[in-house]
Amino acid sequence: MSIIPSDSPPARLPLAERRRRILETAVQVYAQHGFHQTGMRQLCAALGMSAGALYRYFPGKESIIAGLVEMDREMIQHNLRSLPPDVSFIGTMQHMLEVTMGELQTNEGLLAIWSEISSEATRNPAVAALLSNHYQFIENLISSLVQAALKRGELRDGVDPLATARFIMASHDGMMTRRAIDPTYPLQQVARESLGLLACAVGATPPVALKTPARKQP
Amino acid sequence: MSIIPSDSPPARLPLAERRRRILETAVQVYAQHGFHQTGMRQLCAALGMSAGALYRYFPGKESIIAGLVEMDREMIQHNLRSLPPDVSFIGTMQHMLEVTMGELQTNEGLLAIWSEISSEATRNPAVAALLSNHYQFIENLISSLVQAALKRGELRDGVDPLATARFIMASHDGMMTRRAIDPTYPLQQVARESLGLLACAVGATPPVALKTPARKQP
DNA sequence: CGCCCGCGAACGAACGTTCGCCTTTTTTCT
DNA sequence: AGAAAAAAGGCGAACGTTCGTTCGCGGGCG
Repeated sequence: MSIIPSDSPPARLPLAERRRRILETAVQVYAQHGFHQTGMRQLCAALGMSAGALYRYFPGKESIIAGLVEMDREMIQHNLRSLPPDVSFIGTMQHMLEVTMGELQTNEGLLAIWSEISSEATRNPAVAALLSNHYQFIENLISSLVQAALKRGELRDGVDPLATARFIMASHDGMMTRRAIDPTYPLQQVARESLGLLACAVGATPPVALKTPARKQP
Repeated sequence: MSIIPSDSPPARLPLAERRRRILETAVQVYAQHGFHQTGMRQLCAALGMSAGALYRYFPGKESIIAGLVEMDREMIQHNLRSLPPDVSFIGTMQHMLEVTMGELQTNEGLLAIWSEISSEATRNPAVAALLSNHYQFIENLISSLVQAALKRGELRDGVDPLATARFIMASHDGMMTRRAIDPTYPLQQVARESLGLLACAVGATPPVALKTPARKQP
């Protein structure tokens, strides 16, 4: 049984895995009550872990916050990189929206955490720096997508790639924030309609039927 | 002197005025470090007031938060109501943006406070209810503006008033949040460009020159 | 005098963090 | 291979602070 290399994983989960599990639990706990209203004891209880054990993985509460930002960033950037490259610009945006919303349904806490991170970034320079890089990355990505679509003649001439990217990001973040506040906000519907408006704004053909999007199908 | 009602203000500021001063100071203090990281002692120090005195005006910290939400809401709704009614839809939106940005320059803390309030609303039902009403009000207002513009034939047929209102609000909130995080975010420029894109989305004529908005004038 | 108003020390609770001790796993040495 | 040593992982009481809040008291004004 010793000569088989494939079936000898470490009995314990590797350190990185346990860190990840802590962060995932932290999302759930912090999303319910917020960073600063949630004590380490509550997080420990949710983890089934003692305070001393937790401090072996994170040197302090601040670093847990930073870890959360990093995790969200990695997840979103991973989603962005896995875009199908052969579809139209609006189709790509639609795909992005669908992936994001699928993940939101899986993990309800992500919305609230994102709002929490945003307000943390307004006063914590370390978090702000992480977020700025993140936004820069998305801005560049969407911007280049617009440029490519322009070269394909898919969009109206004169459309500014950077301005469009910023506009899309602002709309996206605004919808998500609003939904985080109000669970009855029809995010799916608003996203669909906004995509239609965006298509008109850049002079593209709407993704599917735009008029009367989901009222009735004659 | 008793029969003259107009010129007999109390020597001390009325209670409401002192409450207002407390809230305005709270905006400055909380914007720097956040609600939950700022103790009552800090707020008292900024006010030049003792804890006991402060508790005569607000029964607790939670009610200060609620007061802040209410104050912001009143301010924004006041701005919205004072719109000039005789200009185009896009012109009205431009006016709204300018008023908002003017106030942001006057009071730097408002941006951070808004972000703070948003994340507070995701878990504090009282705050969430206040904010929901607020959003509902704005949604209705913009929605009716779109309807009026549609009747004037100013916008493309088929534009959905509610969807447009939500789209505008999401973009607006997204821009503000982003600016709160990153002080180098060119809010003025993004707002101008977004307005242009919005105009295209609803089929209106852009507010001023849209193409190459501020690069060069041939 | 009665009455607001303001003060600031004091309260119990909860905070983030530390530390000494125990158990479990891994390594090292006969 | 098996015992001993070392390392790592986990625990939870305890620390010093700071939290939101209370309360008894004193001073100025009607």
